[in-house]
Amino acid sequence: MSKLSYLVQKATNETLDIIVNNYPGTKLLPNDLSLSKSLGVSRTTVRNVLDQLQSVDIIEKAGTAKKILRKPRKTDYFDLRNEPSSKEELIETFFLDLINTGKLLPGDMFSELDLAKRSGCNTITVREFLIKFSRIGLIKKNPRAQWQMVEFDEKFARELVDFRRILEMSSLSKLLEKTDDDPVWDELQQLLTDHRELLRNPERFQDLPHLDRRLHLAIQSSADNRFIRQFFDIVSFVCHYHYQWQKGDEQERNMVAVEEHIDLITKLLAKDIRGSIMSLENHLNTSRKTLMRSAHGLLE
Amino acid sequence: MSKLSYLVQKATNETLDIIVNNYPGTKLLPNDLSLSKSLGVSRTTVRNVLDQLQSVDIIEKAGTAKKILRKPRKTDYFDLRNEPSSKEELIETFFLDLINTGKLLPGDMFSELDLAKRSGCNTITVREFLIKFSRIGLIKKNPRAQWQMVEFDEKFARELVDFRRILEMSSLSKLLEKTDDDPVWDELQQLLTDHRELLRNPERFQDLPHLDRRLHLAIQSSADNRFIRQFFDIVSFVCHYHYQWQKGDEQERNMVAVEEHIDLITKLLAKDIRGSIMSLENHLNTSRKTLMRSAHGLLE
DNA sequence: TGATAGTATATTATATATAATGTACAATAC
DNA sequence: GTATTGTACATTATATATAATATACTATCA
Repeated sequence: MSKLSYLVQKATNETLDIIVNNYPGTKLLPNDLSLSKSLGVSRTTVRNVLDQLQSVDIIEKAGTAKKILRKPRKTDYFDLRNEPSSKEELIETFFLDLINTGKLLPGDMFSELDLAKRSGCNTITVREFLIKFSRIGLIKKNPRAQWQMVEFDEKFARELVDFRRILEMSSLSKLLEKTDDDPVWDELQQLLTDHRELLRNPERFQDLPHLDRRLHLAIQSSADNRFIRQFFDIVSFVCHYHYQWQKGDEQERNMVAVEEHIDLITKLLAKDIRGSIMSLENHLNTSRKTLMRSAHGLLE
Repeated sequence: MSKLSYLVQKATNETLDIIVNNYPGTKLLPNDLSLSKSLGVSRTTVRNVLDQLQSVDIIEKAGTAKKILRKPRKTDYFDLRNEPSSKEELIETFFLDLINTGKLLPGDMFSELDLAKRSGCNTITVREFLIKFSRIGLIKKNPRAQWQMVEFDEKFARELVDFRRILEMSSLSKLLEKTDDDPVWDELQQLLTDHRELLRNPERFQDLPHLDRRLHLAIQSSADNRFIRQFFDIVSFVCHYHYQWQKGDEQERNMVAVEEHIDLITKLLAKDIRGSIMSLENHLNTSRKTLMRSAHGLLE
């Protein structure tokens, strides 16, 4: 039996769920079109799913109707936990792992062919992923030449943090105009709790990047602007890529960051405009220093 | 004879130039490596060029050296004016023409296959171009579905102009800190002259988009920030795409724009901070209105 | 021995083919 | 007549193959 595609397997699992949820309420499956809509795939795929279900005797096509013969068992489901949903996801996971574990450093060259061989994709898939990823600004390429991680120097760090400052300062004022019933205040309150929790359990400091992202996301999403949002994604990705070369004083720096976060959140909740601006300014300065140190760490 | 690639033809032309410039000063061509460096191509390509030149008896390989036999004539050059340098350029030109002439409107769907057929490329080239172009934010796609021009509504226009305002206001203050010997002041002076020229020759109003781009570029490049620069490209592209649906009152609106530009440049040159900010604010408001009208023009 | 040319290999650019999936239309059932 | 299914075709996703180009290695010459 030739293996079914990921999409058909996934849709099959979801159809089994539908059968389970309605069993034994009904003995008939909905028509193709409504299944297609609820599964979010085309009718062709739905029909492949139905063929599959018929082949394992869960349903039976009786003329026009599709009769449910038996209740699905756990073993009827496909195990998709370790299946990449597509070749694109495969190369994405592979490549992001390379850069997040420091195997690709600024200035390094790499080839599409090599990535394809090592990730199990073909060069087309790799190249298309790289083109998409280059939007982030971490990689670049010249025609007929290999790809390269962009050089990381003080100028890069300065421009990145400057840009972040411009966007976040602007979002900050939008945030402080939000009415009291806006969900952002609940999120900030929750963030405050989570940060204090972190202070009491220093062994959980690996959660800090996640909290940092949530805080900056809360600030920037106040602008409700797709362009700002787009750049938030880029900046936060690039920052976290570069933070990985921190020297040995993480513990101390993490402590400082948490305190800066708490200071900023407190002032935001108090709607202290001037205080918030100063606190954010201060926090971004620290961030710039960390990036700089990271840049130097690389050079040594 | 099989046709030579664009790259080899171009490199051949440049090599002919080198021969002309040194003829009859020398009777020998430089070695492969230095030719490779001055042409910016690999040695393989250089050697293809040399084979070509030998086949038309312009040079002769005498052992290790390459003797120049005769002075090149105009007819020795390849005519590359109508040749696309690559398939990628082909699809780029084709696609940008489609959207700049209003054949693809917001909300329209289009397929890779169709573009490939009509542009003379294959689907891979088309798709890779579209992935790259999607960075601009004008097109989007869902997996296994066609591409679509993003919808253009008031929200989009507002977010675009808001974003532009944030970046340009920030750049403005950087600009006003520049010392008197910075080249930006000469460029602004030149822009002032060009705008006044335009006022006297209203028939040349088609130059306005170009002047508009130069002005905003001058402002934004003051920030000397790659991220701002990146977004300048996006914003100016998107604006000009959307301006094409202006209704019949272009003449009047153009006049207003020129006057706003002149006002802004004058205040910049006078280093009038408060005045510059107000003038830019005013100009961006007009820009937003134009975009809005354009959005409505589409809906009618 | 170092610079250069010749040659082999690696890599990107491009084309073509096939499988998977989506969409449109005709056929059929109710 | 409308809704649904069956079927054909269109399109995207992916793989493979070839041409063009870049790079690495080896041989040769001064």
